[in-house]
Amino acid sequence: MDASQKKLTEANLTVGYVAKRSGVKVSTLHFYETKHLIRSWRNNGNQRRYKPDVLRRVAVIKAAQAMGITLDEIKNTLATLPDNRTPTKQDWSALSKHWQAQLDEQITHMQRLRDRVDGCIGCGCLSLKSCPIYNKDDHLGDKESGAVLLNSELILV
Amino acid sequence: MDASQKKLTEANLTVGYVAKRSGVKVSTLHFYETKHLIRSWRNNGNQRRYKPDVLRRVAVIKAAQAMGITLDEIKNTLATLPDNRTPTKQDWSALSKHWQAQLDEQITHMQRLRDRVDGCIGCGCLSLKSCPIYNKDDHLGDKESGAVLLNSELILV
DNA sequence: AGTTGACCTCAATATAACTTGAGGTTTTAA
DNA sequence: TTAAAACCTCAAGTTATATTGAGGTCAACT
Repeated sequence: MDASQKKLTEANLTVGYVAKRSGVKVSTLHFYETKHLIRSWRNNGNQRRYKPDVLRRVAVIKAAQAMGITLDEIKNTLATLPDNRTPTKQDWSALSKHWQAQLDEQITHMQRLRDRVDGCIGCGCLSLKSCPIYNKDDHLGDKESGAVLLNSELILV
Repeated sequence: MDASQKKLTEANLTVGYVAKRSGVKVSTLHFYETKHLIRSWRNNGNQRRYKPDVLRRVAVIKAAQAMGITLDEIKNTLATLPDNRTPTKQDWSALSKHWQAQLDEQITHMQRLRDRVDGCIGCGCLSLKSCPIYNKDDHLGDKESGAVLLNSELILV
C-alpha cells in the first residue's frame, strides 16, 4: 500500500497531496483556506488534513474562475453547500445549475457584444450621419460624432 | 457655439471632454497613455489634446475588456491600426474581425465548459465507479476518486 | 484682474488573486 | 537515528488595472 492509497483509505489528505491532485500550489490551498473557500483540520503536529471532497471543491473553484467568477462570488455559492455533512449528488447538482445559469447569461452577453462589435466597430462609419446602426435606434442626447460605452454596450455615434 | 462644439470643429479634444464622452476617468486616460493604448499631443500650456478617434479607441478598449481581453493584448491588436493616418472604415473593420474571432472562441469555450459542468459537477456521482462521464472517456492515469482540473477542462474522477 | 475649474506630475494606495521567502518544526524513509 | 522532504507561520512581493491625493500651473468666465 503506497502513501496516497493509505491517505485515501484514511480519508484525510495532506496538503501536498491535495495540491498535486488538484493541480494548484500548496500556497494556493493555504490562501483558499484564509478566504474560507476550503477547510481543513490539524493533526497532532499542526499539519493540515483534508477530507477528499476538497478535491471537488477546488475543481469547482477553478471551473468557476474559468467562467470569470470571482472568489468572493464562488465563496458565496459554495456556502450553499451543507456545512454539517459531506455534499451529496443533489448538493453538487444544485451548484451546477447555478453556474450553468451564470454561464448562459455570460454567453448571451458575449454574443450580444460580438454582434455589436460586428455591427458598430465593423461598420466603421466614423460619423454620425452615415452610421446606419446609430440612425436606426437613436437614444443618445448628445449628437456629436465620436463613441461612447454605455452599460457595457458599445455604441458609436 | 459652446465649448464642446468648438473643440470638435478644431478636432483637438481636451482630456476632460474625452473622459466625459468615453465614460472613463481622466486618470484612466493618463494611465492608458502610459501604456501606449492612446496618444495625445500637448498645447502650449502642456495640456493634453486628442484627436476625435481616441473616443473610438477607448470604446474599443472597453469592449475588448468586457470580452476578457487584457490591456496588453488590446495594445497589440490596436497596434495593427495605421500609425501615420487616422484609421479608416477598413482599419476598424479588420480589428472587428479579430475581436469577433476571439469572442467566438470564448463563447465556444464557455459552452464546452458549461456542458462539462452540467455533465460532471451535475452528475455528482462522487466516485469513480459510478461516474458515467469518466467511464465513457477514460484518459487519466490516476484512478483514485476525487477531482482534477486539466487544461481548463473540468474532470471529476 | 481675479477667481474658479480644469490640468499637470509623481507617488502612494487599492483590489484581486496569488507567490515567494525566511526561519523553524514534523514526518518519512534509508 | 538522522537526513531529506514536507509542513508550519507570517510578512513581503507580484501583476494587472486602475484611483487618489498633494502640490502646483493654466485657462475660462466675470
